[in-house]
Amino acid sequence: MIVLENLTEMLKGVLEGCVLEIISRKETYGYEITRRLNALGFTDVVEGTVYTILIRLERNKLVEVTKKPSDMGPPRKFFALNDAGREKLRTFWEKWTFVSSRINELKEEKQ
Amino acid sequence: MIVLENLTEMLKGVLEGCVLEIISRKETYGYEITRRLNALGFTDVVEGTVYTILIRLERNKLVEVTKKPSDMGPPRKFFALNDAGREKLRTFWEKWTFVSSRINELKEEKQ
DNA sequence: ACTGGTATATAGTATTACTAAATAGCTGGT
DNA sequence: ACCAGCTATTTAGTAATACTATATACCAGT
Repeated sequence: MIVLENLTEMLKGVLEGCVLEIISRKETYGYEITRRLNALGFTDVVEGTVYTILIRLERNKLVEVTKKPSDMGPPRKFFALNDAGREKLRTFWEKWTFVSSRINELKEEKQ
Repeated sequence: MIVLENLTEMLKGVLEGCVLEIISRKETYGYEITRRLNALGFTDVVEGTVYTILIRLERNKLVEVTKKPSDMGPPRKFFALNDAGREKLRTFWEKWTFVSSRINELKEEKQ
């Protein structure tokens, strides 16, 4: 697998959407979300980045938070989307579809 | 055509690549690049945004600049990619292909 | 006691696109 | 002569977002 570095700028504006999508699948927590993103291919994404996104989601009232004990370490903060979060996710994919199709159009265009 | 607003954050990290691609097709200038992006669907992109990108490209020595008179108004600053610019464009598309495929993978994944 | 994996939090930084305004050349209409 | 409108560039300041780096803490195995 090709490993690309310094994806930072390209991830701006899409990482939050990816986190929303991951949360929408099942209630989950920061550390697990980070591992999921790493497994997806975004190997450089670290916990700190995900936690700031989660705090933002909470501040913007897009998620419900539940603290649960863990056998493996300290308590986990589980996140689940609420209605506003699901709506935000929907518009995220709408924007993504639009933007990515335009960019691919530019890329594929006859020279 | 659906018009989406507030694409700002999603354009971060890709707008520069789009500008590089547009310049790679033919020598061109800021105002024309802006119109090209608007026509592509990025209707909210304004000159100011493109000029800051062009200045950055110049500072990073990715382009060659030529000033030419115009019948339609003030002189135009034409931009052309140099070798470093073409290499930057190549890695941009490599990153784009990687990131967009991962995101689509996340999107399409069986629920 | 120590290491390593699990788990969260946060202060500070860099990058990037946008806002908003100024400047200037050219054309056509009044 | 004046003005509006399109063409064309420049730049100071702002907002948003991901990253760096570090601190804290729980638990298991050695």
